[in-house]
Amino acid sequence: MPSQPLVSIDVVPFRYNRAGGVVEVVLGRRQFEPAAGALALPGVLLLSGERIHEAAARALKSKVGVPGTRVAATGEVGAFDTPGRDPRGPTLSVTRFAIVDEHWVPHGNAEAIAIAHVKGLPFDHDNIARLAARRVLEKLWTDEAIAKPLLGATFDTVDAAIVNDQLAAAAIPPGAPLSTANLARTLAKTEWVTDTGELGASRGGRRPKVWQFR
Amino acid sequence: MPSQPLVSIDVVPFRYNRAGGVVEVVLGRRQFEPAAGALALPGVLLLSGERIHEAAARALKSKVGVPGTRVAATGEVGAFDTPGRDPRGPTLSVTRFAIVDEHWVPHGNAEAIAIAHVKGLPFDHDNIARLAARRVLEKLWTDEAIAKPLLGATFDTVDAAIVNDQLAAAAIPPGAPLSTANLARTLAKTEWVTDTGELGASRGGRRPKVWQFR
DNA sequence: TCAAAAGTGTTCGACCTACACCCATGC
DNA sequence: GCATGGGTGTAGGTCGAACACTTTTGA
Repeated sequence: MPSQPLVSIDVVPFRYNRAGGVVEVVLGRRQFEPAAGALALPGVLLLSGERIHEAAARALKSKVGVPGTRVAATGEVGAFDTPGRDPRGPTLSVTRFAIVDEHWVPHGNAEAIAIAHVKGLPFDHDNIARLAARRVLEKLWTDEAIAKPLLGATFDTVDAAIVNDQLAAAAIPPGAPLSTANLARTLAKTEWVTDTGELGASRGGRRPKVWQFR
Repeated sequence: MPSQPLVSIDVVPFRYNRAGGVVEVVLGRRQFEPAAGALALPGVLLLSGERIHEAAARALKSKVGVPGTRVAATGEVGAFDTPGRDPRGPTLSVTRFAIVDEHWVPHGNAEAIAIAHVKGLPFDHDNIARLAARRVLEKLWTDEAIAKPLLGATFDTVDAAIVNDQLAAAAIPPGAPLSTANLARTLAKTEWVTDTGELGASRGGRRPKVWQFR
């Protein structure tokens, strides 16, 4: 049996902070070296016989205290093998993104950082987070399973613009922001989104439409 | 140190057989159990300190005899952890696609099988090959580094249609075939492809235009 | 000269973008 | 009422699919 590199499953947990109007990434303060005390993406070493999604759930629970009931869709980001990414030796990181329920609140070692402020993370987590933002953005308007848990059961037009534009700004390569002028039209044409007929809270002007899934 | 699953790097090597007019996948006849004697995708166990692309090159050389000089672009397909995918125990497969020079000819344990006939492979290699076809198709008309080695330095309009349509038919989910009526127009507008002014071999009718890269 | 294969002309409609203007809200 | 911010109307422009027709070839 040849010597193999360690395999870690890392997770990029996204969350929409509706009150703050920001898309956040949930980070955990590391307990041990390397990079003890620093904020980093939650990750664990993959166990023999464990599925990737199981390891991802374990990382979320043990590193940032997010229970499985608060995690909706996850998806693939990629495999990272940058040399020197971990000072402990050669490691392979298989990364997934996750959407965390907006009602979950950070506690303990966990902090939710606005995606625009995510930088200076240890290892190659900065790059991983930016690529993950791209993956989520790619699926946002094509996959109900991503959009629904991120935006919540109901959301107004401005929420949709915020989520799209902040992901686009963080993604690598950058995506395009949405013009709010046409966003209501786009949503009206989306199969799995319907207009509730209600209006959301005003942000200083006219109240935006409220939409719901299916 | 916890027990970790084995990590294999598998490669889906694509090749355009110009004479036969088919897109092929290069498979290797397995020497050892499990599935000894069966054709399978080339793959090796990842070594500690080895980069993914290095392991992919090693798989191509050792399993199907494709030297590094005959391999152009490679790209990411995904990570597969289906339980029971390998009877030896839990394994994680990190898969890449590769484009093999059309002038390389299979020998020894290697066989090139038309992509439409790829089925019944051991492990979950059928699915992996179909997803790889999708990844190549996604990049075919946007990434010169994929299109050039696959089609060769020069190619005629029909070659382009064959490559696109056979990848699309094999991909999962299926892609759309190109209408040859508009293909010459599309190629003429592609930045990195130019019309040589020459004509290719007739296939029973008018001779198609010949294109070259850059 | 005929059928088959490839290329060209042209049209149609979908869609995206942008701009202008209208509506609702808080102050 | 007035500044602010969201929604709607509408006009252009681009793009791609589709169809008919022409050109080139082998038989």
